[in-house]
Amino acid sequence: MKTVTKLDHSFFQRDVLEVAPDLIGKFLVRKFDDGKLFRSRVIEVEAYRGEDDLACHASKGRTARTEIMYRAGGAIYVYLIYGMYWMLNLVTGEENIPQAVLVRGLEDISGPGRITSRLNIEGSFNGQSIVDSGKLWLENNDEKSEFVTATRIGVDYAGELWKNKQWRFIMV
DNA sequence: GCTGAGATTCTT
DNA sequence: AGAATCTCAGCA
Repeated sequence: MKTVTKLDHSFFQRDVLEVAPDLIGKFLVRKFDDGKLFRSRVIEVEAYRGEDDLACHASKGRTARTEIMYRAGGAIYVYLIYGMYWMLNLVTGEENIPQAVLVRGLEDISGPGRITSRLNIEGSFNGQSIVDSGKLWLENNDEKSEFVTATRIGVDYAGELWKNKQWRFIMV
């Protein structure tokens, strides 16, 4: 029989390079204010890892914006890009080590900006918990998922070393 | 108070 | 392949 469990803190409090590929195939669940549920599998994510990673916002150090990434895994990091698109990220790893996973694609929705648009996710989600919020969480299942890796998108400014990291994970 | 860069998206 | 679009973070 198939068991479905909610991913808890222990899942997220690991290095982002472990968490990111592990997220592939997991179900992202959104409970809207009217009680309706939206559930779709995660098919694409990207890892952003530490102050050294020039593609990571935390490469600018600890600021009001990046503070959230220094929290222990399980926090939700949402920010606005291009003045119009909200990006959904999940903080991973131990406290004081800035990391996050960008949720880039779901089975039913391609593109990070479209996901948040469809799921009605905006700035108020920043800092909430992906474990406890009751509005957004992840579910495990017994299925195994395979993935391939690729370079991250939109980070050409990060320099040869970091822009070439194979830190994008895509379900096959 | 400014300034400008930006984990995108949609159109041509 | 290129423009649209505009907020807010980071400084001063």
